[in-house]
Amino acid sequence: MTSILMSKPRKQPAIKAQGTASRQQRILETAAQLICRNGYEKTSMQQIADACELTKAGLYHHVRSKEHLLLEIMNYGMDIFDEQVLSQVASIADPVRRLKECMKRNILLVTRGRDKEITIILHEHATLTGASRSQINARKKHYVRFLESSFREAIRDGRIRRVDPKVATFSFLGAVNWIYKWFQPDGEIPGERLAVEMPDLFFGGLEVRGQAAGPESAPARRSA
Amino acid sequence: MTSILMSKPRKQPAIKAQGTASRQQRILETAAQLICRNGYEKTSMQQIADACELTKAGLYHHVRSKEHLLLEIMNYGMDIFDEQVLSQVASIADPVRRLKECMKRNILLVTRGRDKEITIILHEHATLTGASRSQINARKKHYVRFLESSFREAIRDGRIRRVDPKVATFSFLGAVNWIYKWFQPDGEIPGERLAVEMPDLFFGGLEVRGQAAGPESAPARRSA
Amino acid sequence: MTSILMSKPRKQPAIKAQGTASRQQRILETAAQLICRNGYEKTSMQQIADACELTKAGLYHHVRSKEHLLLEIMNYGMDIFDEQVLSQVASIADPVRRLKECMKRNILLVTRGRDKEITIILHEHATLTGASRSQINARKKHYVRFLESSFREAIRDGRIRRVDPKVATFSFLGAVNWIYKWFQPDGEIPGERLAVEMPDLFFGGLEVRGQAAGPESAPARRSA
Amino acid sequence: MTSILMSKPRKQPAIKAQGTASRQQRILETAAQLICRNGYEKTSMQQIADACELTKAGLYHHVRSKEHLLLEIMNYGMDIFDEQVLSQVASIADPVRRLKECMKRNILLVTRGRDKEITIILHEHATLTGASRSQINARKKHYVRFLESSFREAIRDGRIRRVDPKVATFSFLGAVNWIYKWFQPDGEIPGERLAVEMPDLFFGGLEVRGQAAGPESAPARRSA
DNA sequence: TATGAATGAGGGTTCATTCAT
DNA sequence: TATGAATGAACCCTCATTCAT
Repeated sequence: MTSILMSKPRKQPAIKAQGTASRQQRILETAAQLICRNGYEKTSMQQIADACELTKAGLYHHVRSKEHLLLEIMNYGMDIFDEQVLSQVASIADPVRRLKECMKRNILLVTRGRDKEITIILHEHATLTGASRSQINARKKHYVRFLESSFREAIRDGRIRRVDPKVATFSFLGAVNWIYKWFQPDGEIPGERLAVEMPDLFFGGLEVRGQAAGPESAPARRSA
Repeated sequence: MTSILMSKPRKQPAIKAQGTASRQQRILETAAQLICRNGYEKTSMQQIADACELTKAGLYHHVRSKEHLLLEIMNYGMDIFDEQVLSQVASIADPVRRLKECMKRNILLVTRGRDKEITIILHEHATLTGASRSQINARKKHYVRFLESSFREAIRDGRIRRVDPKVATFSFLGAVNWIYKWFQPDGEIPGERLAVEMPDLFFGGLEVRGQAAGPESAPARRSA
Repeated sequence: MTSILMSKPRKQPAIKAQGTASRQQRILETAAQLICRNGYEKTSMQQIADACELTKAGLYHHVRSKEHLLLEIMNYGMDIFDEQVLSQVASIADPVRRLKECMKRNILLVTRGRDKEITIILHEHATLTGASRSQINARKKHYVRFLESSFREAIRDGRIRRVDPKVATFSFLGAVNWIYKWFQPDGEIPGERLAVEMPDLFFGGLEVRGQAAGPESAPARRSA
Repeated sequence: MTSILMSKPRKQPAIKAQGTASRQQRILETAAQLICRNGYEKTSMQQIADACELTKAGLYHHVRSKEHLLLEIMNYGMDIFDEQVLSQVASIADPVRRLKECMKRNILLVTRGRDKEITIILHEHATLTGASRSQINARKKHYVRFLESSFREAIRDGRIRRVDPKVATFSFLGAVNWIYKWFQPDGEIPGERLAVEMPDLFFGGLEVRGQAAGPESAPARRSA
């Protein structure tokens, strides 16, 4: 099961300390910041260059093209994700605990608000084209398959109801990935609380146990 | 409770029959199609004009500006949403049935794939600025409050567990609104099935009832 | 034989009167002037726009792209050439007279110095790429085939020595097309004299000895 | 008469053996290859540096500037030309034999296809500016004067008709120098054949009728 | 209503060249 | 010699928008 994971362990596993970060990395992070705030199309290479304290031509010394910069940002974000989420939970034997922990870490990553690359991956899902897009999609699909097979495993073990693993996976992803659209760091709900309550809600369900629900909740009874 | 709803019933409540549609409406829908496919920034007024079989200058007789066009598209989408989802379920007395039916209709609206305006509202959530943005945000917030108060009602009635209504609302919205990013009309999961299984999964929960889950499922036991 | 010619008679057959010329035409000619003087690569769209008393964006209202502008210039030049050279001599029955007249007209066209498009066709022979290049090459090849078949005809009729028609064609073309590289309007040799002496020189040696040629071969007799 | 020639015998008279070539020479030849293929303006210093397996900055240790590099290439090409054409025929006493041999060698040089510098001299005739241009033009003019005085000599001796020596010179040059625009190494006409037939064609008609020419004018007799 | 023409601003990108190391 | 980094200038091109007709 672990063999599914981490197909592409990448160069420098996401150490973002300002001091030790390479020039490349600092450019990536600066660009990510801007693109995250304004969107890819609305962020100009001029703005990125300015933020990096470089001229436009100087920026091009480090970056092949704007699109390739986005690709690098996304790959960088994927590295961070793989390191902080996937590789941390892959070895958990119990599939339910694995999924819950995965959701929790995913939420924390998104709500912590550093690592804008993650947000960019989520929002600019249709911005890349061609080979770059395929590359990122492959890495995303990797995560989807990890979740799906974990759900399948949990079902097989009788740990969760017999739901469609795909529907479960995309519900999971939707709840988690949508967060960047509404979450506010200083808002009512702190990220840490969300990281506890959302998995609880998602896996525990909403309806009260034992009690007969309306006729539309028939499927739930199946597993009773 | 219904009083919350439909604060702004708008001009022509979303009848999209080709023949009867006004010029305005046809432009809106054509533009929505393009913007949905290529994104707001990557869609030029030229492309929109071409698709409408107008010259660029001709288009400007019907549209105040590109940004205002987006605003109109979003308001139009909101009208459709209000009409096909909110107003259809607002009168359901049972809050759980109301929420389930709401989710179902929302999913059907997104997966049916007509009404690209809906997708645009979801994706371009940060494209508008200033007053236009506020206006749309108000209508979105309207939906959020509707869900939240329904969840609260359900909890008060003891119909669902005592979860945070906000967390429930955003989990609901995430699962549903994320669909446009992965759903394929000809894919494995038809929209109709998704509209049944996702609410079941969301409200019924995943974990098997009655059975002692691992220590990490403590919250679930709370409500047992 | 005439059927070989003028495969593509084009829209407005090269009337260049300043007053009646369309906007398109004036832009073409202005651009041709600049490109002829400075070369295609060294001429910027800005310069062309300035010379047309337009902004760069205004210029792009009339022109698809810089490369397409070059294509149009070349096609325009080809139109002029077809009209002023090919179509004027195609009907001459005697192949030698036909070729001599053709060379004469070609020389006059090049030395007259108006119609910079001709020079551009000659110099920028490898600037266009892809389909545009093929298109122009086809029109050039048309001329080559016309010459070659005329030479072949002259040989068959015993009017000139049995030389390789291809070598004759390219010698002809070289002598004539090279002119733009050295000719100076105010130089020692006026264009009109060149248009007389070069054909004489070129054909004087090709015609069969001793035998009375037509009246157009008068210069050859001088040395008999 | 030989005194006209070879005013500037240059450093290493064009030995291009890969092994013995100096660094300078190899850079010149590599750059020439690229410029010949893509044109001066379309060839970047980056491309040249890459082809030389140097960095851009490294290249600048060997080359003063891009324009000066072109100047060096052209001078190098002129050296080759002087060595392989001019200096080989300058001592031929008979002016007609001298000119024919000159044309033959010139054609062979162009068609052999090595020595791209020659092609560059021909094509980029207007690329250099200022002093560099004057320098190359002087060397070109040297060749022109050599041809012109040879023609004059031939006329004075009664070896050819009384044509304008300038017109003869430029016809000669046109026929020969145009070759690079159409010649294909694997085409219908091999370079060796061209080197025989073109002089025959060109001179065959210039020589005085009836009178016995030298043995090299054999082809002309064929048609007598 | 409609349009051809025009534009200011800015887009991403490339270039020959320099210089501290 | 060599190089990585940097730059000013210029490149072609696109955009949303306006306006006389």
